Amino acid sequence: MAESGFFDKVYQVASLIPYGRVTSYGAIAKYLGAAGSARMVGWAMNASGKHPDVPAHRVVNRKGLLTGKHHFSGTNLMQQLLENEGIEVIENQIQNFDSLFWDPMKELSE
DNA sequence: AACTTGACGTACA
DNA sequence: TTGTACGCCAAGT
Repeated sequence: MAESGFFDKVYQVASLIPYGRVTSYGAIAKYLGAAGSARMVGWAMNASGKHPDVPAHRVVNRKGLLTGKHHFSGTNLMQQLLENEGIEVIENQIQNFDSLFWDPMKELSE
């Protein structure tokens, strides 16, 4: 892995999120060894506009809530993208989030 | 140069 | 159990 920095790592992991799966900021931060710095992950995602390969819509907070949907174009684009992958989203809340949760530390650490 | 805000999460009261 | 406070680090103002 070519880890250039914390932000780059976030982009790496985020781009590895499988189709129809989601993860949380804290999970990524924790995987990077920066547990507690979940905000940095969110900030990195904010700059994801420079990284088209980073599906930021698959990254939500630990509640499975689409907190950042407002940052996407329009108002429900993020939800539309998730539903397009077969993820059920109601009121910005991912349904069955526990089953759809993709833990990088658990999946990539194998 | 300093203060405030921010796609979060955990700890404490 | 719910609510409030604080910590992380960077960028914007």
